[in-house]
Amino acid sequence: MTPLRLAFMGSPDFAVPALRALHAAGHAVVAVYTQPPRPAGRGQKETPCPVHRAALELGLAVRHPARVRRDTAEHAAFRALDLDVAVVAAYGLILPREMLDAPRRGCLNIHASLLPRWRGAGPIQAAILAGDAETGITIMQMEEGLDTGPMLLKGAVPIGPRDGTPAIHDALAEIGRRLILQALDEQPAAVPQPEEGVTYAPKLSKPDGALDWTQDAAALDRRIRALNPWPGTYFQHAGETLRVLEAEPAPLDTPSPPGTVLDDAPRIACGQGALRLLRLQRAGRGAMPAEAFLRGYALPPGSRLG
RNA sequence: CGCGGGGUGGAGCAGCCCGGUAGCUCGUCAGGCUCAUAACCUGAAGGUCACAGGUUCAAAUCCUGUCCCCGCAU
Repeated sequence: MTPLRLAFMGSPDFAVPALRALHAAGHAVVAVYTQPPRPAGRGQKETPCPVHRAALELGLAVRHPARVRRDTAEHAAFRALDLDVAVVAAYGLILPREMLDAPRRGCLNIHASLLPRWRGAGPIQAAILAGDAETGITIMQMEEGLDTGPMLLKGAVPIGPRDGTPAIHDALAEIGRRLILQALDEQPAAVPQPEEGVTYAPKLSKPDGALDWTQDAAALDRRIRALNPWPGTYFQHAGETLRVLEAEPAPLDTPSPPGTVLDDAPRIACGQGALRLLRLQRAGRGAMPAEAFLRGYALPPGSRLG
C-alpha cells in the first residue's frame, strides 16, 4: 500500500469507521472537513458531529466551513493542501468543481446504496422503506451532479425481513470502510452509472414518521424498521403522541376498521393485516416493551388510534 | 440560561393542584385448587416517595438548590 496524502470529509457516525481506518492504515489525513458544530440536544449546546469528535481524538486537523460552494478562500486552502485524493462520506455539503478537481486523483465518495438506485440523502432508509431485498455500498468518483459519478467498487448486503436501519447502517459502514481502503490501494477502473434504474432517496423528516393505519401492515412494518431511531415513527392517542420503536406484522382474524386496538398484545388493525406493537414510548418517558408499557398506560381493546 | 415532561417497594404507573406516615396493574415467595398451566383463589415479603436544605404540629404532597432521565426542536 502506498501511503496517500488525503483529506476526509464527513459528518455522521456512518463516516467514522472509514476515517479511523484510513488513519490506521497509515495514510496522511492532513485535514478533516465536517459540518460546523451546531446547537443540538436539550439545552441547545454547541455539539460537534461524530466525525469531528473522532478527528479530535485522532489528533487530526479539523476544518468546518459553514459553506463551501462559492467560498474562493476555502477553495484555495483546499488546493493548498496538495492532496492525492479526498474521501467523502455523508459530508452534507455540495462540493464545487474547483474542489472536486483539486486533488490529483479527485474525490471519492462512499455512498450507502447500490447506485444508481437511491442517489441522495437517505439511501439506507429508502431501501428498507421500498422493501428492497438488498442494498450496499458504492465507491464512486465524484462529479458535480448528485451522486452521479462513475463507480469504482460495490459491496452488497442483504436486507432481512426484520432488519432495521441501525443494523444495515452498521453493516454498510463496515463495508464502506473496507472498500474505500481497497479503492485507494487498487485504483479500479471507474465505470459510468447505467441510465436505467435511477431512483432518489429524499431526506427524511419528522412528518414522514406518522403512522397511517389505513396502510398495509407490511408497509407500516417497513416504515417502522426504516425510520427508527430517526426520525422515529409515531401515532396519536388520547391527545398524546406515542412513539413506536418496534413492531411486527400479525394476523388480522376479524375485519376491523384501521387503527382499532384488537387485543392487549397489542395488535392494531391496519388497512391490510395487523401490526403488533412491541416497543413503545410516550413523551417524557423511556422506551419500553409493550407489556410494561400497557401496565401503566390504558390502550383498551376496541379503542381507535389516530 | 430554547420549550416541555419525569425520577414513588423488582417492572410500569396513580397519588402531588385541595399537606395528615402510600395505592393500582404485574413480578417474586408460600400455600391452595387443577390431569395440568404463563390460568384461578388465599396469604406474605419488599418502599430513606432521586438528593440536600427550608416552611409546618405534620410533606411523596408547598418553597429553594443539586444530580440523573426523556419528548419537542436540529
